[in-house]
Amino acid sequence: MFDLLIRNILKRNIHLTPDEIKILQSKFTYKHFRKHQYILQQGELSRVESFIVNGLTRTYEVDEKGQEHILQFGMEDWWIGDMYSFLSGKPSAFNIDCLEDTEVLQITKSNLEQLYGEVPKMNQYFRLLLEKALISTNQRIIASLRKTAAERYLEFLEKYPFINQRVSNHQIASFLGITPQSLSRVRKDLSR
Amino acid sequence: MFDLLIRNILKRNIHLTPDEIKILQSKFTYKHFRKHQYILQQGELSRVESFIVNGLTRTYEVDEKGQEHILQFGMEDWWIGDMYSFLSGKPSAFNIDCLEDTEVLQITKSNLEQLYGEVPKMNQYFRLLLEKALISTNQRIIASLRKTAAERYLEFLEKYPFINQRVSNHQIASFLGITPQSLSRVRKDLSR
DNA sequence: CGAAAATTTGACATGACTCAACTGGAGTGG
DNA sequence: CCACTCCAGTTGAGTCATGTCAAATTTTCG
Repeated sequence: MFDLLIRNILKRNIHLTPDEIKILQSKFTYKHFRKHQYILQQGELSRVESFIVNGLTRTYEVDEKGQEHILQFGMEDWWIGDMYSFLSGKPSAFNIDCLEDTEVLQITKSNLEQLYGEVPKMNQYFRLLLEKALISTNQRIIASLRKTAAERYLEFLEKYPFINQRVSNHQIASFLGITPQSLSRVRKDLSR
Repeated sequence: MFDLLIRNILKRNIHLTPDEIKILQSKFTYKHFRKHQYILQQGELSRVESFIVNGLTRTYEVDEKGQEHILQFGMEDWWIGDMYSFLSGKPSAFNIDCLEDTEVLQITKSNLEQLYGEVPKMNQYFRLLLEKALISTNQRIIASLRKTAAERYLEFLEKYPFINQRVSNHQIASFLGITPQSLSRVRKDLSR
């Protein structure tokens, strides 16, 4: 069950001893969510960060008009959570729900802090994860500044071909920041 | 000269011994840039990350149509750089130039790696920095998905009042992803 | 002061949105 | 196995926010 996580750590050239792996394992809780279940709901405190072992999730916000805006999808081998709420202890603005049955390994803030204390290398691991995440969010910001809906859609297809096959166009539109109708028209234009 | 950086580290509850501070200092190079000088140019390799001691910078991209899109401003007590290029060793898509005379402390990739090796706490420091940066970029993505130009402008004013006073509206428009004309109209509407 | 840059304004174009209707599966129950 | 509903996706018509291009005005600064 921890295989995927341990391999994910190893991929970043962080080598854990058997003892460290034992410590690591002791800090996480395994959970299984069914399709449509919520991992986090708007207004709650996000007490855990989750590593997806398999499945598919979406992290989204609902605005005053009831519109959903997807911040990110999450799939196996990815981390998800609302870091703002997790770190600040303030209520989350996001919902995270499961688009498929999803298994996760979750760690609480205090367990994570213990883990940092007992296995300092994990600071490095999360630093590397965060670097990658920050690069990708920065690219998304640049894309939102300069690209049309059609360009952003093509970029999405290129970047997340696997996700495209697993979610509805409705969801993709919400991720791209356009309406499903607009996405439909974009797709029609592109298909020519 | 290192005061600000050391205080920045301390602010995150990372306590360095005098020896560690010495090591830290040995890894950085001080540089002074004049207004309008470039710290990084599109196509170059970004070999350093820079901590701004004082001054003001902008990190921006120029698209095919010659439009500039500002990814971020940087001011004293902030880090700037193109992490993608820095980490991957690939050419940068960004320019970083100085909107005011700017003093920075720069660290190369190999020095940073040495620093991580000699002062492992620095992993934690950069992890904390990255967490904060990621939260803020995520908020910006959500804002770009759901907010109008006027709302994004107000949010900008609230979040960066100090920067607003130091840069032209032209720059702010480019940061918000709108034209200077639109910003001018937004400001006119808001002033009523 | 005078040139260059920044900002504002006007007229018009356009990309994306809204609202509403229609289409075509997928699933359900009789 | 058919009729029915439900939902995602598509299409159409009109609207709105923002963009484009050009010109006028104001500010900045040598």
